[in-house]
Amino acid sequence: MMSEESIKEYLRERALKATPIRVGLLSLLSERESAIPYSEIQENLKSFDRVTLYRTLNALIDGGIVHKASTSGDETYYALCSQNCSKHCHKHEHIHFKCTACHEVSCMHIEQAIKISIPNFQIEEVSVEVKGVCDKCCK
Amino acid sequence: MMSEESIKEYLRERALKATPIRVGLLSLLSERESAIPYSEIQENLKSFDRVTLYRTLNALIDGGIVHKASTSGDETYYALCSQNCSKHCHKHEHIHFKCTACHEVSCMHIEQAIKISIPNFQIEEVSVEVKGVCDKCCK
DNA sequence: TTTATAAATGCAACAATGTTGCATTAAAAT
DNA sequence: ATTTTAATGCAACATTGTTGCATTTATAAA
Ligand SMILES: [Mn+2]
Ligand SMILES: [Mn+2]
Ligand SMILES: [Zn+2]
Ligand SMILES: [Zn+2]
Repeated sequence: MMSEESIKEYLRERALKATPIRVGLLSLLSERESAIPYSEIQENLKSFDRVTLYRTLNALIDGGIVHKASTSGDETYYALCSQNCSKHCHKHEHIHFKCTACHEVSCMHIEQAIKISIPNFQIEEVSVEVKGVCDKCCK
Repeated sequence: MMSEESIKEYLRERALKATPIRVGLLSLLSERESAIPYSEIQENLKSFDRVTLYRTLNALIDGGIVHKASTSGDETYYALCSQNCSKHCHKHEHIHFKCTACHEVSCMHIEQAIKISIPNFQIEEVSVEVKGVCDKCCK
């Protein structure tokens, strides 16, 4: 949950103009615990042109502010990046959990670091997507 | 690399009719080390209707014979399943490596088992996608 | 506060991806 | 050879994503 002013500041710090759709998108993403599917973002920002929304998503992903949180299903989910991401360098030390019951997608920091090494390969990025049932849905 | 006859057998064992497009798809996937992007599959099987190809991919995924190997980029990659997959139960003990140089996507078994546990969550499936530079491209 | 300018927006048009219904065809069981 | 059930091809449609271009707007400079 971020104020409109802090969102604008956040954008300008990253050399991105603080336009209404960008503020609207970040506001939407910040007021939610879990990642948001494209269709829902679209619905929430339907006063803006569809093309502009795509360009906004791409601009904020390029800017290191937003990331895709799940792409394996039929819908793409988006979430806010943490502080340590920057332009063209997303550094996520978390996994994405998708609940098969409530369909929520969450970014989660986990204890055991995921260290993968393959002989003679150079590892740049590891992304882990976990499916299962979340704590709320497990009762 | 599988013979046409063994592919047909393989399909029938899983209660799937051995139709030309299915044999063609499995033949294509089996003659390649790495996973194949949709566009290339489409190109190779362009004598068949596009709709039929989608239905074929879905039928073989449902049947536990084929799986998506990468969905995070702009293209979906497909690969053959190993033996231990079955109808509605894909059990992959491997990761997907995408080379940022040659763009090949490969299924790879790795030493360290990826064991993830989250308190109060029920884990059903873990998929790991790794990006980097493959051994060939590292020289 | 006004002006300048570079970037973002909206719109139209397009391309690619994916789905559904239905009549026809073909695989495999009898 | 006949039957039956499933798969195919085709048309039509829906969703997702992209590009070019004229217009507008956020911000920096005057
Ligand atoms: Mn995340
Ligand atoms: Mn695989
Ligand atoms: Zn849940
Ligand atoms: Zn490579």
